[in-house]
Amino acid sequence: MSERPEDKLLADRRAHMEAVKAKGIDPWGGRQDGVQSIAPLVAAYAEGLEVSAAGRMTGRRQFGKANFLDLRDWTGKIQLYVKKDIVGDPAMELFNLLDIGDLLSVKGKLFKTKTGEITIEVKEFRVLTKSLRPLPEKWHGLSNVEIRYRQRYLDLIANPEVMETFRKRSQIVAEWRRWLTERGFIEVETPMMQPIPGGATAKPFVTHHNALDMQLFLRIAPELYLKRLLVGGMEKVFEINRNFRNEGISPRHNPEFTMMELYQAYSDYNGMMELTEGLLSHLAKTVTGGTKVKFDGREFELAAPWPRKKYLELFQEKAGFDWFDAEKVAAKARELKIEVGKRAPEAIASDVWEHLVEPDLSGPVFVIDFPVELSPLTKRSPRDPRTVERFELYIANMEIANAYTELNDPIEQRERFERQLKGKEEGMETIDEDFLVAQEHGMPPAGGIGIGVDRVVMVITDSKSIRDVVLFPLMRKTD
RNA sequence: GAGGGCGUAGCUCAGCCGGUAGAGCAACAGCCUUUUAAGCUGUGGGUCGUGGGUUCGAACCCCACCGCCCUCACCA
Repeated sequence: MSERPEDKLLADRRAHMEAVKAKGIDPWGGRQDGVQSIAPLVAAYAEGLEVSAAGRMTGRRQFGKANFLDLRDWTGKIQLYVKKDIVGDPAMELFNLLDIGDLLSVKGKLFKTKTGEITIEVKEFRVLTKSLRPLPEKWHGLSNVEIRYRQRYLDLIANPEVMETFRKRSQIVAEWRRWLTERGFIEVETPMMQPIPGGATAKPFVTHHNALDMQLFLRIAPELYLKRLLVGGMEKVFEINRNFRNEGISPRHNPEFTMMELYQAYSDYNGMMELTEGLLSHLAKTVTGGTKVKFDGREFELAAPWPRKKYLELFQEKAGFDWFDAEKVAAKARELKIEVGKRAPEAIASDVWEHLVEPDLSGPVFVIDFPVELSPLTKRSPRDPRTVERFELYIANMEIANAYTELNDPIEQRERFERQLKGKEEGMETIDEDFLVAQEHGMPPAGGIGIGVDRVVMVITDSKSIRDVVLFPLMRKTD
């Protein structure tokens, strides 16, 4: 990244650019009509077919009077054959000013070389953009992860599978929207900047609005706003958008990440399970052609239905005692070197659960019926009042989704908020009164779900790090 | 936030027990009209992440800092 004009590699390229200019040619081109995409062009091969293509020159094999180039666009690669006899002397002079990395357009006819490679015999070409910096090397490519993330454009040029992953991401999200819209859901956008951050328990980013002199938080979840829409009569509603959490970074966590939240009036968490199975297996099929996905060397079958396992039973099986048995839980926590201190018993028990149970949740599996203490926005289960109608979906040991039968009783909702507030530092959390007022107007019984879009993309594209499915993951600033 | 690993040419990497910097590709000059990691001959290219220290001498040993990766913690 260092700017060193004396660098010979850069100086040579600048000299080539100046020489192009001196010929009266704009080194940064302009509109070029009639350009065909390379992959279909190769697929439709016919001897002598007149074609036109444009792309980046990624390789060159020179023979003085006959030259072979590799031209790449985002669909594929084709070889160019540039012969002095055909293009003529002036064009050949210009050709010799080209550098690897330049963008050009060409016209010519297709033929096969004696080794059978489909090639364009170039009749004329045009410089579309001179490149002033060298590209990563052709054979080993670019593997330095820091450069890959900081200069993603180089990653996209050098590593075709990276381009492929982000094309798939686009395909997944587009199909996701289509699938829901087809089923009567409407997509909305709710505030990213919120006066009271709610809907999850995470540390928010803080910001400030000057004109209103108001403290604002980047949202940690859209939940409370989407539920207001449920009150307003939007019976099937979803949002795909960014959430921001001011917490640690890991292969599964980026401070800004994409979440889909969805609410369906008159449904419940069972409805959400069916919807999730249908949606995710459909997305896998769309992108990979089947419902089996490979991730990190393992294979996962996403065809419905997926097993349902009760949270408390999973714990009992693994631990050999009850989740609510605070003493045994605390003892086990110490054994597992989990912090006990003065923390709430349910927080400790939840940590112990994660240590004992989570490693076995290769999935896909719905973990259902969570203890009420862990779920302030969820309706209590009529079968077991210690638990709520909530599930988390695990695939490849990753938490992919979190869903509930939504609590729509405003009186109990207020109590849950107040109970949650105790034990938090003063001033850190405020009750969202507006939301409670909305709920007092009558929120329909509903099922709701949040699905981590980045993680779904990870699973479907076999990407081990969230940084491989986020184009520009957060990095420390350099210098 | 804690622990571990890494940082050498544009890129990918060597560099042993401390003796003063190497390769391939890329670049430049030359030869070459069907190559495909083209080939052959020749040339240039380094703040060894940054700053200190130890030493006659440091890419190498020590300390601090910067950045990246992994594990853990917080979380989705």
